[in-house]
Order: sequence, then C-alpha cells, then structure tokens
Amino acid sequence: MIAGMEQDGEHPWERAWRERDPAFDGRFFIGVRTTGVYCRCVCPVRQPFRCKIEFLPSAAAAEAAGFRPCLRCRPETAHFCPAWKDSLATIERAVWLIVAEGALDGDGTVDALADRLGITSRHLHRLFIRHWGATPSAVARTARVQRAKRLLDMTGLPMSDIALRAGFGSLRRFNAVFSQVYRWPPSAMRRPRSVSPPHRPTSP
Amino acid sequence: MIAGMEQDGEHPWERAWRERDPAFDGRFFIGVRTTGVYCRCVCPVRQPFRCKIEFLPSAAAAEAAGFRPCLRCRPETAHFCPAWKDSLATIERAVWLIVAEGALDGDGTVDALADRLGITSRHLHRLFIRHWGATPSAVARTARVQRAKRLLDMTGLPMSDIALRAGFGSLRRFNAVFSQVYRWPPSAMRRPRSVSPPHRPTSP
DNA sequence: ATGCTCGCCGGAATCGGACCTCGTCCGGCC
DNA sequence: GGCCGGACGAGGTCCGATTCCGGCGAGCAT
Repeated sequence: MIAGMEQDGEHPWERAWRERDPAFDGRFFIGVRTTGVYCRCVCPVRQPFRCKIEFLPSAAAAEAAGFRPCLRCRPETAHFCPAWKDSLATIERAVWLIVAEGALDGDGTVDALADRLGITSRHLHRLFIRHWGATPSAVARTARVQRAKRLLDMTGLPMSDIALRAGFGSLRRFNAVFSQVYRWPPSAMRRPRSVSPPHRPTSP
Repeated sequence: MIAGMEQDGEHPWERAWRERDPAFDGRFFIGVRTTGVYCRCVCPVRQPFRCKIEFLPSAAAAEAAGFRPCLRCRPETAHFCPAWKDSLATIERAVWLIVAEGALDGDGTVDALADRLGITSRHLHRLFIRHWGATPSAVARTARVQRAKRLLDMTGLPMSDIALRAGFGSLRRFNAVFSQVYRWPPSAMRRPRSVSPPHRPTSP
C-alpha cells in the first residue's frame, strides 16, 4: 500500500483502476487480498470490491507482498501494449506473413495461414476484427494494392507484370480492386509520370 | 439415402433428428452435403436445412458415402450415452477415484483431483453437476457415509475407528454427516444388531 | 472412567456466477 | 470454390458467498 494516499481526494490510480485505463497499464498493479492474485489495471476479469484490493507500484513489489501474477492479464511480463501479449504476438506475426511474405497471395488460404499460427481460421478472423478492424483477406488486399501502387509509381512495368508481382492472381482482379480503392483505373494513376517519359526502362 | 422413405408420411428419423431425440442416438446418422460432415442426431451444433442433409443407417455407411465424422458429437465412437464419450470418461474416472480410492478423503482436495484428470476444478465441478447431479465433495461425502454404514453393520469397531476407516478426518464430522443423512446418530443405527449379538466378531 | 454425541468457532475449501478464449459447424455471400 | 460472421458449446480464470472442516469442551449414557 502506498503511504499517504488517503488524504486530499482520490489517487489517480483509483480512477485508472475503475475505468481499466490503458494509459496506466504497467504503471501500477492491483493486489487482491481474497485470492492472492495481482493484476494489471486493464485485466478483463470482473473487478473485486474496492475494500479487498491494494495498490502496488511494481510487479516486484506485488511478488514481494506474496501475490502471484494473474493468469489472464500476465502482469509479470515486461512489455505493455493495448492488449494481451499472446493475442498481439499471434496477430502481429499473421500481419507480417500477409504483408511481407504474401501468405494470402496466389493459392495461400486463410486456413493455411491459421494452421501456421496454430489456431483455427475462425479465431484468426476474430483476432483480426478485434485488433486490426479488418479481415485477413482485406489486409492482404490492401497490401497488394500498396505493392501495386509502388510498382506503378517507381517502374515502367506493364500492367500484367505489376498485377502478378503485387500478388494479384489475375489482371482482371488487379484492375477491379485498384479501381475500387483509388476510384481510378491503374493506368490513370501512372499518367502524370508517363506524360513525358525520358525513355522506356524495360526491354521492348 | 434410404430408399422408399418419401411416401406414406414421415419417417421416424425425421422427427428424431428435429428434436435431437437421445433415444435414437446411434440408430442412424445425418450427413450434411454442404460440409461433408456426418453427425449423430443429438449433435449440439445448429442444424442444417432439411434439404441439405441425408439419413444414413450407420457410421460405416456415412464414411463410405464420403462424409467425415463431426468433431463435436463424435459419431465414429462405438458407445452411445446421454452425453459425450470424452466428458463421460473423465467424470467416470473421477467418480472411481473418489469412491474407490478415496481421492477426496484426508487431505485430498478437489483441485488435486482435477489436476490428476487434466482439467480445472471449476470444470470438474461443472461436469459433476451436469452428469451426476451433485458436486464432487457431495459424492465423496456420500461414499464415506456408505463405507461407514457398512462398517457399522458388519463390524463391532468403536466409532472413532469407523470414522477414520470410512475416510472421515475427524469423529466430529462423522457424527454430524451421518446424523444428517440418516436422521439418527451412528450408535442408533447399530442398536438393533447389538441387542442380541451372537458374538463380537473382532478381538476384545 | 470410558465412550458417544453435539454446540460453538475460526480458518480453509467449496460452490456457483460472470466473463473470457477458442473450437466447430452452419448459411450466406462473392 | 473460399471468405465471412452467427450460433453455440467446452473449458479456463477470477471472484464473493457459502459451506465444510476439525479441534475444543460440555453433557450424557454405560
């Protein structure tokens, strides 16, 4: 318990604990006397009664006071993020595989990606909606469009090559998706550069 | 598909499937064409549309028709009971450990028992309520009373010995629990035999 | 005296609610 | 065909309330 926190109104930790404020995550910890568990202030489990808890300035202090770490919020881990380390590690790896490795391009499916991550495709989908706000295939599509835009700006490759290199399975899909995102067909996005081309960088 | 089941009203399997009738469990199986899965009629998942399923007389017939067994209701298992084989196997083992081995006597706890079964004590509790209608400790208490009653009828042991041998941790608890179950103290239950005892079966 | 029963009492184990994660299957959509 | 999201269950974690446990000591009968 922190000394001298009863006077002059309410300690900031009080409110942070009540509201599960992520801004205070890792700045202090809550020990529950009835269960001997200590939590982060963002822990999703139902909160105990105020009279049953005490505030602690660090995980080490909580351990020293005889509390064990909560199995849900993992207060003993070092890094604090908007959500759990487990879920975040999984989805961050998934995003990396999609964006950098093109795990969903070509014949790669969401099921295959989920298998690589050790979870079901349904759960991978849920994680994307929760932590990324979009579905796996939507993230893959966005990544493909970004890659295509880059090739469009920086090279003079023909459209069919750009579509294939960006990860699209066909020129048809490339045109359709690109048009939907940029409200303009791919050739229109390159026009400003191709008005006065110095020369064709590729072989005829 | 069973031949000749369209005419003369409704086949019994139709109703059994709709109502998930446990009485027909194992008597027939349902193949779902859209997913290639075959189920028992008690399967808890949402039921597919009637037009998407076909009835099959055995698990072997379903496998031969190209369906794979459902992972929820486990139609490929041989024995059919009111509930799943997994849950039943676990709780049957738990009951055996409690009644035969006295897993909850002495210093044995529900937590330790759950650990031996590979689940949490909370879930073990849930399984007992669902499949047995009583909590683990209640089953243990009943078993202790049964053992004590047997010793009471068949031996002339003193009360303290009976209490300990039956698995009670103290004479105090033995008296209290026995009285609550039989509405009479232990000595009263032995009185009819001890009115005219042929002889004491134990050494003096 | 010895053995059995029972009220009292503080601490520990149990009980059941609330909430969460994840798996499985399904119909609808593209 | 794959992707999407709804429905629902299994199982895990924490929590407050309740019950259970075992020792102590007092009656009571043999």
